[in-house]
Amino acid sequence: MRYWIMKSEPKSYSIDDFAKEGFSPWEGVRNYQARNFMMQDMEIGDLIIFYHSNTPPLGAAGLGKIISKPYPDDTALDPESIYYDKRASVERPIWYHVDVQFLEKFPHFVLLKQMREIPELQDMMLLRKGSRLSIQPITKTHFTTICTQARSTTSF
DNA sequence: GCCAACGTTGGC
DNA sequence: GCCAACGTTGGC
Repeated sequence: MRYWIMKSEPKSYSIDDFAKEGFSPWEGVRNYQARNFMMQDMEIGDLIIFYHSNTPPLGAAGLGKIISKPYPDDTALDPESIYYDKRASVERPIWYHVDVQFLEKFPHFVLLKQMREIPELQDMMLLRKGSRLSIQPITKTHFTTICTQARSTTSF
């Protein structure tokens, strides 16, 4: 079983939206590396850190779980969708995604700023300059360290 | 709002 | 297949 960080901009889809819906098809990934993680490396049962990007407070907001195999992202076929890709077709969908189940919202977010100060997290892709990938693999140590920090009373 | 880093596009 | 131009991401 593997662990992942999945980024979402809270202005378009926040941890509260995720909590309310209970699960989400992870639509709109239009980067091949991120897509390939979903298509080739993710397995049902993998756990994810739901990360709020772009809009403060930046940081780990909660947890989710992969609950489907990859399947075509139909938003690529919809001309009305912001994720529309005219190259995609039913026969050749190009873009795939997985479903992710909501597990929990952290009582305290683990802020990006805090992550930069935790030794166990220094080799995370997320902390590297210019790291833009919206889906990133992390180690079990990264995952448990973030969870521990999220539940610690010294957060904030 | 700025801009560095990176991915994609398209002319050659 | 190279690479300059362009667009996007996302922290600051």
